[in-house]
Amino acid sequence: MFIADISRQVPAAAPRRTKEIGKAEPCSACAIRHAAVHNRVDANDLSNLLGASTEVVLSSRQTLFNEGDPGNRLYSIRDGAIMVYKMTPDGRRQITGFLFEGDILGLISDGKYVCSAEAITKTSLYCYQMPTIERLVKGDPAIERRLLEITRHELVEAQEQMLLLGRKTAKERVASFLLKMARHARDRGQDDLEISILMSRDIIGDYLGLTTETVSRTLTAFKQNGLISFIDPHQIRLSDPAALDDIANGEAR
Amino acid sequence: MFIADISRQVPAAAPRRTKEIGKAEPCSACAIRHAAVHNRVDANDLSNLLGASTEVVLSSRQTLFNEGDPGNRLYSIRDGAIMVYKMTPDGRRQITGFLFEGDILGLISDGKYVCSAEAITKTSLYCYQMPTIERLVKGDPAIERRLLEITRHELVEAQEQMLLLGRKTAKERVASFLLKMARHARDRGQDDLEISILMSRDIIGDYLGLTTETVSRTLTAFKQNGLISFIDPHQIRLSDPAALDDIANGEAR
DNA sequence: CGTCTGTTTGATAGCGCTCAAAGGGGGTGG
DNA sequence: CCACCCCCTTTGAGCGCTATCAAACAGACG
Repeated sequence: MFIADISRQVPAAAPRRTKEIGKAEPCSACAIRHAAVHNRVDANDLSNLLGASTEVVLSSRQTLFNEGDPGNRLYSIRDGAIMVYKMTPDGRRQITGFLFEGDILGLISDGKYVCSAEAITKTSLYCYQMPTIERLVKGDPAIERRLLEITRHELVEAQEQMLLLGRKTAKERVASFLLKMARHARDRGQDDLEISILMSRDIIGDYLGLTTETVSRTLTAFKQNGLISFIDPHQIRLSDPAALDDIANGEAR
Repeated sequence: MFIADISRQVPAAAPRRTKEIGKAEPCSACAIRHAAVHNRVDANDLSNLLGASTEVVLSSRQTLFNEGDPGNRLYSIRDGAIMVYKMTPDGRRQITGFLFEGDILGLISDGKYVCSAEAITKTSLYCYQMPTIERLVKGDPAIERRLLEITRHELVEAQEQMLLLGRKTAKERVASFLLKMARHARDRGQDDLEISILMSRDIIGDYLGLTTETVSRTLTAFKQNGLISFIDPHQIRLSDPAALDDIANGEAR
């Protein structure tokens, strides 16, 4: 969920044009995400600014790149959903963000991808080689400005997530997540009271710093309190968004 | 710890030239931090790029601005240390970053500061008005590039902190913190085995998502295991940095 | 010398994790 | 078309880490 280090010239890694990338595709980068609101209408949209690119298609659960892989590509999502994450050596995972249509990924530091990226659903992406990006940036200052906007937005979200991970209870985290998903749906012109959750419980858990079981139990508790109801495990109706908002901000009790 | 939204024109708030700002100075912004390594030698340092400014001095524990305050200023630290944080309505605090000499602060979103900022020690800062920044940016693309670099670096750090807050144990968090402080000292050409910790235990706790007591207990445990020793509560000698590193990354057990 | 703030230490409790197993839905093969 | 399997979700039981509550300790300052 971040921006490539365009000011660093990275030795070009073997350029590949695979349409389907293998499971542990050894190339890494993190993610730059567009402000979702902007994706739809912004004429400054990066995919417009950047122009031509090759295309990559990932099936669900396929890895785009891993943390630490040499990174020299930037991707923007044409369709689908990606998660970016970091792991401890013993396998604990922290998902640092979800990326959707129009979002950009490829956060690089010291020539390496900062996070791993994996498809949540079947996803197609535009792929940009770093030298190309640099050339384009030199020719059009609007691109750099846009990258700064995106990166700043990412950072704002990260600050909020740090508050959640460091200080919120399980109930507060799950309520915050539901509301974030609702906002995301609304920003895309979809229903924000009956939302579809693409990710599994354990992905939600790894995003919120909780376990699968705690996520599930918390959702059940919300259901029993009449705050939400399930159409199915991945279709949730927010019956009382105001109450959820109070919980999310620790104003319930 | 972030960058001002320079692409948004914010209505200029009453400009003040106080040399000493009052406790709850109603103006807000977050923080842009320089990569510490760069601060010393980088000719592209923002304080050089930005040129003239007014100066502000804060005594220890004074607030520079609060989250949500209308923000139209950027600060760079001339000397001292600042912490930036977010709070829940009921008073739980999450510190999202520490800023030192050469670092920049003033992360603004929607015209408001994203975090609160408070001095840890007596601190003097350079203050830049937003319209000035925008004018300068238009005249020199290097500034925008530098801002992007700084913001990207902030985001990389935030990702790492999310892993810590979401998935690491208390021991791992404290060990990570000690090593980060050691790196910070080394980057500034200071001793990295006998480090001075400016912040109190409860500030460390609020940075690591722990309580004062847990921080204290964990440090005591490290001392008893021969990993560290105290000159005094704020001067710590790292006797076994390699072991600390293993602990920080969950490779101990 | 007393007060105040910050640190350490102690005792206890609770939230969320771990381990375990039982549902439930969709896909595949017989 | 049904049966089986697999994966995901839910539910249950018990424990451990860290928070909470409380008090002693230590250094700084007036």
